[in-house]
Amino acid sequence: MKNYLSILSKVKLFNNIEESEILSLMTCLEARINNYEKGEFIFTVGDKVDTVGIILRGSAHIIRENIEGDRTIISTLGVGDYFAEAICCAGVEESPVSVQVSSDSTILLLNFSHILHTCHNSCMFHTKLIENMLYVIANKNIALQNRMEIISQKSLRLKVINYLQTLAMKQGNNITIPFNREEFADFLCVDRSSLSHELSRMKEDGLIDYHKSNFRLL
Amino acid sequence: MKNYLSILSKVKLFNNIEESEILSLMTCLEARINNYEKGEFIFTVGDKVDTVGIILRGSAHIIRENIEGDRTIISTLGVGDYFAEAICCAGVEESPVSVQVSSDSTILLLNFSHILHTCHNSCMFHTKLIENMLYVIANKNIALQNRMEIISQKSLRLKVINYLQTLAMKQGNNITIPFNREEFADFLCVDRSSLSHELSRMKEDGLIDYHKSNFRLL
DNA sequence: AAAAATGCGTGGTAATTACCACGAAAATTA
DNA sequence: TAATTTTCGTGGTAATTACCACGCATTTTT
Repeated sequence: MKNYLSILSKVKLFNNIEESEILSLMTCLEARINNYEKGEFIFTVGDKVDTVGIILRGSAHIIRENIEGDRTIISTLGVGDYFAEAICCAGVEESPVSVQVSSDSTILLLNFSHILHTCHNSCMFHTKLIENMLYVIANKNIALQNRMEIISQKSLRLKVINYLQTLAMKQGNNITIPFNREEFADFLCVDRSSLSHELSRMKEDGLIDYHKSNFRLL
Repeated sequence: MKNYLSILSKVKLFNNIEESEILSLMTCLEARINNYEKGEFIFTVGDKVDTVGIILRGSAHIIRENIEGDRTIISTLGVGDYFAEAICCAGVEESPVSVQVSSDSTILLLNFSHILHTCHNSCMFHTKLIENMLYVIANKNIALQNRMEIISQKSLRLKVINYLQTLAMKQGNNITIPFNREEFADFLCVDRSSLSHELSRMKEDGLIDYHKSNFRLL
């Protein structure tokens, strides 16, 4: 466990919690460290999930599957990322997603439902941890709502403008998007070449200017 | 305050908290009750928000506005609904939305950031309240992700199928959607008549059968 | 019961987008 | 530095969707 402290201390979930305190928290959280080989599933759709997972080594995909069994990757996780925190805190009975490691990985599993629903010796760390969790999930919430707002626009052009405008509020007129084209298209839920088409049309129409990932609203 | 206890006791945020306890909580939360006339804003984009609002009487809209000042209604709230809880818990400095009452309203405002960041006499209620908040936001999170998954499908047909399939998992083969056509279209972020068109095409193609809000996957 | 409002399907058309294929430029690797 | 891979724009076409207009059926109001 100690080997991974440097990772854990950077995780927002443990914000304002000393490294020594993190170690003692691990007991309350019934921490387990599991190794998985590339392709293994940590849990699958329908499982009851009551642990939060943190990636200590390797990487993983969050995956959805429909009735016919088609799988789509919802997101990709790396070292320091965590998963299942919302599932866990929402107390959902059946996970709507699976998590599969995409390379040999080491995963820290923390029994969060325990700390929420039973263990009430409430040391200072517990309180802090729950508050951190609230902070993390609330922020995810805001991010999800912002993205939803953008995706729900009815045309590609509006999606792009909407997104650039929200960035412009923070970055000013010279905007750098944190995506390459393909990632940008994925974020907007559109086809990459459709996005490229639309971007050049928007440039032609004098709405925007751009070069690679740098944009300017005109 | 007492007049509204019957409303508050049904609010998920106060789950497992006795009515008498709710009253004493109000002190910690620096509860204020404000009246607004139809059309008034409770707060606007850019405001620093550190209170959670609960509607005791009337109704409100959550509104976004872009740089040009165009406004769109994101959601509609009624008695017992609350707002700004994620903004508050996420500690965002500038609210991305405005809240405007759509009829004469009475709003309960609770200083949640205070209970999170300063007030640490941590009575049992505090802990319970924070846990409830975590539960509420986590569930909202899951709902947002589920909806995102559906909206991000690249064709209307896939959106419909995806949505019906998730409902089918819970309701079995005879599905009742909680929307009329217009609401359904809004939920999927598509045009109402486009949805109607696609639905009849899907019926024609033998994919689904439906009548009003009752659907069946074939 | 009549009148008004709402909900919903449908036709038709223009606009938008997905999809495929390709090549040039840039970045990465050997 | 050459070879390979990745990134991205573009043309073209088919499919999808938005948009407008209208009418019928149902519900609500008066």
